[in-house]
Amino acid sequence: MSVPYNHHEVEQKWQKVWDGENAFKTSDDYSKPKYYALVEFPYPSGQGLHVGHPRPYTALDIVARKRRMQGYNVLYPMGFDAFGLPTENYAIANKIHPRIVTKNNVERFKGQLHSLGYSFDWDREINTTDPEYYKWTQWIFLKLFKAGLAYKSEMPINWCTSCKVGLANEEVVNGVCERCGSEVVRKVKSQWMLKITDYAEKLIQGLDTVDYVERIKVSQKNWIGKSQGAEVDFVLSGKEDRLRIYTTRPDTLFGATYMVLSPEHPLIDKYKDEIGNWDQVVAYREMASKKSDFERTELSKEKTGVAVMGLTAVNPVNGQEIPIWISDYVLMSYGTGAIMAVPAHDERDWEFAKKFGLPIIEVVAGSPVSVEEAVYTDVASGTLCNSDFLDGLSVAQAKEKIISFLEERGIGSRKTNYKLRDWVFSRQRYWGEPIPVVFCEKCGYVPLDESELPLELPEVESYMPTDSGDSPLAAMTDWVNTVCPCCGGPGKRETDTMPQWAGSSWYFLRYTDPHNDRELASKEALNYWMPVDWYNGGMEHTTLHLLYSRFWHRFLYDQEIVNTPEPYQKRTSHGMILGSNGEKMSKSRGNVVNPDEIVRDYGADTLRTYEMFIGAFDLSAAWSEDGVKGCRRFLERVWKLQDMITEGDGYSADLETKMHQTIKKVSGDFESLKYNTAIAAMMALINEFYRKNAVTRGEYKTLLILLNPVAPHITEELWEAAGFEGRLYQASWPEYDEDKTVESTVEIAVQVNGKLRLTINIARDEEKDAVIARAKEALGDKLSGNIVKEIYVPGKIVNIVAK
RNA sequence: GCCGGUGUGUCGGAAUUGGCAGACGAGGCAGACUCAAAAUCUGUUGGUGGCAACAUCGUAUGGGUUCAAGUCCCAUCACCGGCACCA
Repeated sequence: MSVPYNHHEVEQKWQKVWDGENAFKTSDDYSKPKYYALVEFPYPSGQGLHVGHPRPYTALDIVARKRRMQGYNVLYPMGFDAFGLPTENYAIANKIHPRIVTKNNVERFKGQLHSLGYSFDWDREINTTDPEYYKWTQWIFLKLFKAGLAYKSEMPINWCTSCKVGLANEEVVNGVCERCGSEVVRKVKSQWMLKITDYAEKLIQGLDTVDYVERIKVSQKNWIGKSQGAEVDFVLSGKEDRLRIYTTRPDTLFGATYMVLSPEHPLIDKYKDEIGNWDQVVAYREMASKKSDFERTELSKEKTGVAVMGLTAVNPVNGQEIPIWISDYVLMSYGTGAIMAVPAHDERDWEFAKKFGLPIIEVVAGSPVSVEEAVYTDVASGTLCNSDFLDGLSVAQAKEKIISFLEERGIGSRKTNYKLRDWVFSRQRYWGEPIPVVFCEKCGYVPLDESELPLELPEVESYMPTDSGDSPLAAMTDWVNTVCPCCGGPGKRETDTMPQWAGSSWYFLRYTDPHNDRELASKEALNYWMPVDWYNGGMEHTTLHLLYSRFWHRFLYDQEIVNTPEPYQKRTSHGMILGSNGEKMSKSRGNVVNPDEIVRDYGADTLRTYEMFIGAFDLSAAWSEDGVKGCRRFLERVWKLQDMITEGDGYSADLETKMHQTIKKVSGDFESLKYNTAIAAMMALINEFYRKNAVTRGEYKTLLILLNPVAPHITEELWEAAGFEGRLYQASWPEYDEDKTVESTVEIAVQVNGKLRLTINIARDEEKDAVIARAKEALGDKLSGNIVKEIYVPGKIVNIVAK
């Protein structure tokens, strides 16, 4: 009899062996085929590892281990995205330097990750707060700056009137400061911006070349938000100025019955003296400026606005004079900050028109509802009416015709717009990468020379932002005052730091050559390893992080620093692990599960197996302690198989098909995020061994290899105990024979009029006529009436239709 | 409000993408082992009717397409996630 399964001993033993043997060190042998598997590196929070972390890490650990067994040179690295707000706030509250806080948290995370037996190559660990790392983050910023993609702009920030600090959106709760509950207002500050909008088209087109889960592509595209339409100039009655608007529906121009400007629109200031109700306009503006974007959204139900008295516009196609309104549902940041309102065919315009009693003219007939109820009409359908020379045309035809009409007269043109906005790159914070720029009265903003990098964060007394809203660095006059790299005169360093997104926008490049002190990574390493073959991360990062890192990578490609336009060949997402009550795990809900306790009580292999078995990988799943026990029981049953081993390096005759089927199933499922059904297949296989109370050495060996990526410690131990050659992690992935995965006889269902009546066994390759004849015979008097149709789906089903 | 996702036994979830709904696991029930319990092993387990063979209903709801629908189409409801009223 075998000794009982002691997960503690087994796991400690093998983790030591793997460390000692450098088992998972990535080779620099560039002649081998490569595989680069990547998971999002964690933010080392003070709470330590969450049970949500092991889900994606285990999934790609499975892929990495399988690839190694298939002969690939595998890069499966790990690091820490350690700059950020929570660490800084913790440091402020506890008067500890954020560097120390980070160091402690990283150590804890590493210990926890190690206890789970991941095959990361720790020699390649990176940390975004390491000056040797952020040197290159700063270096990329300088490249962007020199390429004209970094610029300064006035942008509003959230400003707490009581704490006198700028706040992240996350710190503003219901319009008030999360910490002190005081009012938060928008305060304009000069901020560094990155021109991601220059890359909008490239970022859309790049999606056609990669293998991302469809909904991820959709969210990237929706975020960039390309739309095609036209810009049209409306003349202001009796004025020289023209009011330019953007519309995706130029075909509905005849239905424009009023205009709406964003409250901040500059034309309003220009005609200040002629506006009859200026006080009202100012009051409305003030109200709108207090609203955050989120509030504007929340208040979406009730439209607000003010008519601008004394200004009217002329519809260029029919000469009609129409009123001008201002409303905060029109944003200055999109299009031209002004719209023509077509209430008959736009839901928002319709609501607005109804509320303020503005005229509604239907210009696309065939809307399913009356004018009273009219809403936006589908672009592809409908015929124009009430539109003079457009009458009778389809929407698509009308669009073309009106654009030509406008272009001929010089009053409008075709225009493509993007929702995407430039990236606000400044933070008034301490714990981030310093922006390597000096301001000089004479030369303006001057980049540091590359040789000056890294520009390290100086030691400061206090991490609190200053009263003026500047970063804590602004108080460090010794550091701030420097010389201009351009003219040698007096200069001041930029005191804002970079956002947390910066370090994570290129980290996957650094893993390919993490200790290089001359380049961000060598050409050879980048050419060999990039692109990342498979990148998995959370759904919450499928817009911003994914887009930002694709933008930087595409820029570096244009700079000929990397050799592929897209960084990630394949991108998948995992679902969240919820508490046992089905709600998000959080301290306040009291439903947090600590992975350390699961490792202690059941073992890392059980935790890994459970997290893979819990449900469909891309959907969220609720934690269940009973489920953990079930997986532990499965591993116990695997352990006890060692007492049933019989001689024979091959597969026993009655299980040969099952073995080949299982190899095929597990191999395929590991590639397609179906870890739960792969494990189910292995459970079913061992149930067969139990039924017979026997397993041949050959069957046992195959099972251990298949299970190894999921539960690496226990399988390695059993491999050694059974006396198989070498280490299991060095074994070869088993092959299957397609011919042997199919049974020679199959059971098929026999239906009459689509209802199951019975099943029969047939030879797999039996002809249709023969199968149907046997089905009829078996049915006997269950079959009555005239046979109308006979259907045979090979190997599946017979359906006889009778009347 | 908009966008995306999900809805299947008592529970977590399967279903080769239109072909025997409920694999695998959990829980329940029964049996074996035990003085007993736990652990372990074996069997059983969607509802209704029937001693049974079997029949019948059943994948959020209501329609539809099809020889055949959890899967496709239309409408509706509920829940989860994201959001920048994007003209």
